[in-house]
Amino acid sequence: MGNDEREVRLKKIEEIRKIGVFPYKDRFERNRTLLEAGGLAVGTENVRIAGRVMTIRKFGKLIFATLKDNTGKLQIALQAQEIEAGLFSFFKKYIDIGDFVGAAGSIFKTKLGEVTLDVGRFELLSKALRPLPEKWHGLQERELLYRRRYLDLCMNEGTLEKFEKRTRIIRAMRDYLDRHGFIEVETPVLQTKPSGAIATPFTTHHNALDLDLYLRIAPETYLKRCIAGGLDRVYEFARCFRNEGIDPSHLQDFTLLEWYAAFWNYSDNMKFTKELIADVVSAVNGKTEVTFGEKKIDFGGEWETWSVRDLLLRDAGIDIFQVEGGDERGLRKALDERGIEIEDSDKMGFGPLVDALYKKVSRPNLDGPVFLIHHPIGLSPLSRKNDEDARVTDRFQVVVNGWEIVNAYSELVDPVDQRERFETQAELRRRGDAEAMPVDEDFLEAMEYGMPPISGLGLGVDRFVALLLNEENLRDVILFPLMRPL
RNA sequence: GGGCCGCUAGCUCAGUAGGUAGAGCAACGCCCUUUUAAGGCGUGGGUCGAAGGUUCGAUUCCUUCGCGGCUCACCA
Repeated sequence: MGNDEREVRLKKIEEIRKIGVFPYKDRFERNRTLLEAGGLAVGTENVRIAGRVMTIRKFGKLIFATLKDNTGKLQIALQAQEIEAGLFSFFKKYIDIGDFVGAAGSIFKTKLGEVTLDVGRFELLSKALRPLPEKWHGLQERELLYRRRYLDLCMNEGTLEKFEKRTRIIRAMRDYLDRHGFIEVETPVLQTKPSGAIATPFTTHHNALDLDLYLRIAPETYLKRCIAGGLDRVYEFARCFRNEGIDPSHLQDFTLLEWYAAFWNYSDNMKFTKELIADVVSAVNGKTEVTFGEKKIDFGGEWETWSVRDLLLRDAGIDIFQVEGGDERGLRKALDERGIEIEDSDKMGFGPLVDALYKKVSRPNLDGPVFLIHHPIGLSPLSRKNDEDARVTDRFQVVVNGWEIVNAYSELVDPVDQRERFETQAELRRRGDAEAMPVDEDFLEAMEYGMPPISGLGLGVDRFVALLLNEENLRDVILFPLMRPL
């Protein structure tokens, strides 16, 4: 008979229309959410609720069903003798799991004590064509969770709460910044020069202007222009795009929160960052400690601070500023002597080699939160040189669980120095490094008009959220991760 | 991109030392006024991810491909 559920339901819709009922209503007047209705006293009348039918249990002249809305679930009961004529058999014949219905009636308690709506009238609000996933296990397959997130959200306990929590985290960050005199701005996603980070951009084309454009890899240079214009404290939740590999801790599009404050240096920003994070964590979690897998990570109290140099001295036994010749050749020799292998190390300059070494020997072991400061200058084309030691920049990162959550520095505002750094990058780019930055004349010009001292920061929102949600894969904190089409 | 693993009914999963497949839920029919994983009786539903190969015979073995996950490398 019914060999295809979809066909069966399409036929039901036809029949429903034939008897003069429209299967897709435009509205329903509720006076209670399901959560509210579940808290009402027995005997309360004129309760009007709506929701999705999740389960149905039929007995000849009695039907129980469970409705669900975004506040919770409520059982409804239809009794053949008490409900309006015709409605009982309509429900029995035409209502399926997955349909949306509105119902009106009074509250009673079943023999087993469950608060239930005794339905006097109901309306089909929207008919579903496909069956919902199985009621005990919900949807399990990872691929289906991502491709059909709506089913994950409505079937799997905790998914909805997870995404609501993501929103609360972001709101808590926004609140904190607003309370501290920052204003939120929006800067271009389509840019003519990819800038503000070292990464491979996506390219696209504007037809009307016949112009090749890049999707931004960071909002940085535009936010600094804002500061140049006198917006002393700005931030943006910036969706950024990087045309690189996808893995559990990297997405091709991700949300980067950046903020910039005039007259701050990186040290002011470290203090502010630590306070913001501790505040957000306790606002959302009720305490500063987060459980991540087996680890307990506490964002309260003091955070350890390591310079890149000291950290590598500890973890690799190499003083990066005492290697022979003070350049990449000397560093490579030191690595060889200690048997530390780094792929393609012969193609790297000093800065990238230091970075590769750090990622190999140190970062995976940093559960954090840890401040990592004073990165070598070649790694940070937009950050300010340290006044005491020109080999390093006034930069810091926050590392948690081996993930770089935050990257920040005292911004470079010296246009002459900036031009030199751009030219170094441009040279790398000419030699085929797709990640190196091109010279950004427009940004340089803005800098030449004058910028105050600035400290700016980027925070990986998806990673931060993942930490607070105890999820290891960033795709699990994104509603609709990119999937290859089938 | 490399390595490993997975893909069987709408969903969750069994299974076949190679003889063209099963269960539960969902669906369809019947019985049933207190269930909440309702129950009972009955029925239908699958190109076993795709294509080639080996074989008398492939869902099972081999190869290639697709989609996904984990992992290594690279990037936040």
